[in-house]
Amino acid sequence: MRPTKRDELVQRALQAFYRNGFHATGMDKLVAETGISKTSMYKHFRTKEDLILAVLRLRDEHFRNWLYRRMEELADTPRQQLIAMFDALEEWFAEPGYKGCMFIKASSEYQGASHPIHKQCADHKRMLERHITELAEKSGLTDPGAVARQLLLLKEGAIVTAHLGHTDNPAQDAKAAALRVLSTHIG
Amino acid sequence: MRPTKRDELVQRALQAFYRNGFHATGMDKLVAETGISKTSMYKHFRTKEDLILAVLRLRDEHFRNWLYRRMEELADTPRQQLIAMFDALEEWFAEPGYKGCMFIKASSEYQGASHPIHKQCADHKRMLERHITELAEKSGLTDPGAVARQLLLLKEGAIVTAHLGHTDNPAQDAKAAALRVLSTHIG
DNA sequence: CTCAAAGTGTACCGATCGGTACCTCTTGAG
DNA sequence: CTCAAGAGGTACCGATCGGTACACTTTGAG
Repeated sequence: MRPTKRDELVQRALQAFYRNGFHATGMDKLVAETGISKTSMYKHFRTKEDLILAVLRLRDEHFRNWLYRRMEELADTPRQQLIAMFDALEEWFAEPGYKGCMFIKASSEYQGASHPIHKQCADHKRMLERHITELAEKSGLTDPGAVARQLLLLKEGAIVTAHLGHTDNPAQDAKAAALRVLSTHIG
Repeated sequence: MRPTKRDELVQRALQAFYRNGFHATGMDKLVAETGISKTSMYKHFRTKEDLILAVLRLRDEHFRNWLYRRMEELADTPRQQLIAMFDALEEWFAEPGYKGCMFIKASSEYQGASHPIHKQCADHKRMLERHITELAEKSGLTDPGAVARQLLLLKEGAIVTAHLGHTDNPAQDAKAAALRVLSTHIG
């Protein structure tokens, strides 16, 4: 198993797409920013769309790993981990290059519900929902599914609000709301 | 005051941009979909960006008018109107052509915080926040600002979740969470 | 009727779009 | 050393991008 050029391409393409958007990042710009020749790119991926799908796959893996790990580092019990999600988000929002959620942006540039990119974004959100639901179950909350969906609404809201930048600390606002949601769902 | 061609152009450009995205909608496509000649467009707007700004101005006016009016139609007291926001959102999500929030999409295609389009999107969200804050004040809630921000996080979350389409009824999930938020903020 | 304002049609500009053809250079296993 | 596989370089394809030039038609107020 070699960890080479192809992965490097996907990695750097991720950064370029995240910074500048999908339609706004042409293949020529990708050549300039990654230092990888266009010929090589099209050896690995048949189309730009295929490359984007690979980029989203990588992003999904990185983001979920990061979030789950950070939630576990920040709190011990499942219930506290649910709350800690918003502290993790606050850290993310504070990063210099923060530009919102890659999946929200991808799904809004490729809007068709049947478009492969759109579907892959929905899959990402579904996997998040499953994990949060499991945590809610372990917390012994009444109606874990509903709690998970409500917490994730707060998460998505905080992500886009942090990107718009019209509010000071959306992560802590979301955390406050999450606490109220959880407190009314004690089993 | 004439209500003519220029407004018609902005109106139809709005629909085209909303359906297909900003970068993905070229000026030639706009000519095809609006039936208005490119020459005329560039008589009214110096650049595509200027046209987009006008489109967003119209969208802001339409959306806020619609939401505020619908909230008042659906409920009598300020407090009930805050909750009714989520019923109004549910109606919006159910519309055939629903494709998410135009401002979230615009700000994620024009990401620079100093970009005029991005700033105008932030302004829209600020105006919403002010109105919701006023309603929270009239409701006699403790810390109306915090309540407003939390409700709006739920609103944004519901909007993107409805667009992703991986969850059945995000508006009602948001409403449930909103009820819990409000119930803990009784003055 | 006159005449300027407003709108149209068409052809075009250089730049960039996603994607391909073709040839060279490197590299590592046999 | 040999030679196929992988990567790079360059030039190019037709289409589309945002934007302009210019000549024409419509229209409404004086």
